[in-house]
Order: sequence, then structure tokens, then C-alpha cells
Amino acid sequence: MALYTAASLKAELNARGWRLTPQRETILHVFQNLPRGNHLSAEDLYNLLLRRGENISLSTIYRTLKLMARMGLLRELELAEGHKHYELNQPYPHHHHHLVCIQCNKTIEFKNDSILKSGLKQAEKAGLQMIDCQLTIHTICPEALRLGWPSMLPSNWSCPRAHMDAHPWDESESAAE
Amino acid sequence: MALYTAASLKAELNARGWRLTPQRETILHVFQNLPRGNHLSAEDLYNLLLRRGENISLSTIYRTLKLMARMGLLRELELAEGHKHYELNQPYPHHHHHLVCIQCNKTIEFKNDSILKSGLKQAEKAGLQMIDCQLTIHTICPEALRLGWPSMLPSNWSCPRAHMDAHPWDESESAAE
DNA sequence: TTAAGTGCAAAAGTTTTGCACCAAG
DNA sequence: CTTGGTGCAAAACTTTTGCACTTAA
Repeated sequence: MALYTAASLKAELNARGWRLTPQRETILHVFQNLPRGNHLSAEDLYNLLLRRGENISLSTIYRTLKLMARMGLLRELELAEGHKHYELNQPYPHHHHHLVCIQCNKTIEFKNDSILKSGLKQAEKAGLQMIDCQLTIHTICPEALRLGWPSMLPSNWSCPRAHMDAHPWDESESAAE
Repeated sequence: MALYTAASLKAELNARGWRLTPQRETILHVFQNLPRGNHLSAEDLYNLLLRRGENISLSTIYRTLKLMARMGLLRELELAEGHKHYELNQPYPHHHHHLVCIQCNKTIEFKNDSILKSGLKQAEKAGLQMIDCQLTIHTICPEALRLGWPSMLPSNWSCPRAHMDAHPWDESESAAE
């Protein structure tokens, strides 16, 4: 399930002339223990660590997220919030895709192996090595439609769905450790 | 091929209590005449219009792009450049997906109807109305791999692929009108 | 020992917003 | 007329970077 242990991450970093630092190990650990369906922005990760008493600078967070995404260890998600989110880049059968409401940003995961296969085939056909493959489905949720989206929706309206399971890692993740 | 005429855009805007302005019409027109495979960032669009002697403020550009994306008229693409790109949101059979090299940002389009179908089915199953559905495949191109990506690649290296057909709209689009 | 990594603060880049004026319906 | 839209400039955010210091290998 866990793709990388601290040891294998170290091996892979060293092979590229890079180093395993306590910060990188901590960040890997956070993603490995993130409940399913969660993904963190740089700021989320920074705050989560702060709450735990681990003070890793935002610069390092950004540098590490980028590094790990380029290594193929993390997936960079562009859902609808205006900033990137990250999660472990897990292979089949954990690989999944996202539905996002463009009004309330509520996100739902789903799996579909044939899409993953199409992605691989397509990359191969183009002579490129696939690192990640994500289907993002932009939608409008029925709550927003019912309230008259797009014209009649109050600008400050927030979708009830957005709160159904918002930031579960906020509580449970630290409790889980 | 063109999904909206100025008249149908006007009708749809008015239905929502909004207005058709010369700026909106101009922007719609640009996207309708954009050669296939091109997509514009806010800045791209701003500059393209400037070169044509049409001065539409960046604020208006941003507001219009967001509006049209929320109407489902434009697709918002998050390729790898750190800012959004837009293109017409065309239905089957023009609907397509993207391969992106995370090293050089070179983008390749491809079509796959079964993915579009999967997206529709998935949205329906979740009780959501689909607006857009994009498969983004993150890859590494062989040029980068050959040069020792990721560790050995000079930080200022730029992939030859990135220049193969960069910004064709830069010349041809204005010529086409 | 030495090159890579970190933290801090400053900078850069993208997108949003307040407000006065303009214009579509 | 009335309300929405535009342009401008300022602000807000996210992400990157320069530099001195630290540390993994």
C-alpha cells in the first residue's frame, strides 16, 4: 500500500544525487497517513505540521512538493480552488479520478481502470513516459442548480455539500497518529 | 462547429440577467477563430487583442474568462505552466484531452470518446450535471529522459519539443482574420 | 569536506476587488 | 432609468528565489 518507505525514498533520492532530510521524511509520512480521499495544499500541509509542533518552512514545503511530484511520488491536483493540492500517486488499484463542482468545489473520487489503461496507451503511442493520469470532471451540483445557478445564486452562497466532509484530516489525521 | 454565435451568446446571457458587451463578443470571436490545438491564458488573450488594436483591460479579460467557463462555454485547462489556459468547450466529436510533459510543458491533444462517455456516466451516477471532462496525462518526454532527467537535467534546459509548434496563434491567428 | 537543503524575507506572477464612470436592455 | 460591465490601480494570494547558515553523505 505504501509505495515508499523512508529507506526506499532515500535510495531513490540518493540515486539522483539528492538527500533524505528529516523534513522530506516527515512530509512523506504525512501523505502516507492521510485518510483516503484527502489531498493537501502547501498551506494545508504547513498548518497541519505546525499543529503537530513540526515547523517546516513554507519554502521547504513548496520545494518538497514540487520535487516529489516530479519524482512521480505525489500527484499534483488542480481541482477548483485556485491552488494545487497533492496526494500520493498510487498505482492500480488505488489510482482514481475526481468529480469537482465548479460552484462549491466539493470533490468526489472515483475509480475507473479503463481510463488508466487509455492513458497508458495514449502516452505510449506518443512516445512519452506516463507519470500520472487524471480525469477531472467539472460539474454543477444539484443544490446550486436548484437555487438558480448560475445567475440567481447569491455570491456568498456556500454549498451544503462543501461541508459534508470538509477537511477530515483536520481532526482525524493527527488523531490517527 | 461554432457553438455560439453572438446572438445565441446574447440570448443565454440575457436569460441569466447578464449583458452582451462588445468586449464579450470580441473575446468569443477570438476563441471561435483560434486554430485547433491552441489555448490562451488571460495574458495571451490580452496581448493578442492589443496587437490587433483592441484594448480590453486585463480585469475584464479575467472576469470574462471566468464567466464563460462557468457558463460551460470555455474549458479551463490546467496544463503545467502555473496559470490557466482556456479554449472553446466543444462537444463530441471535437471534445479532446491532453498529454503534457511536466518538464517542458509540451502539450499534445488526443480524442477518446469512451473517456467522454465514462465521464458522463460517472457524473450522472453522482447526481451531478457535467460541464466539462478532461483527462490530463502527465508525462516525461524522451528528450528529457535522454538528457538524464530528473537529476542531470540543466535547470535552464528547454525541451526542443517545446518549440516545435509554439504559439502558432501568435502569427496565424491574426492573419486568419 | 562539500554540495545540497533549509529558513527567512523579499520578489515575482497570477488573479481579484473597490470604485467611479459608462452603457446595455 | 437601472443595474450590470469596464477600466484603473491597489490588494490579495500563491509560488519562487537570493542568501547565509546548516547538515547529509
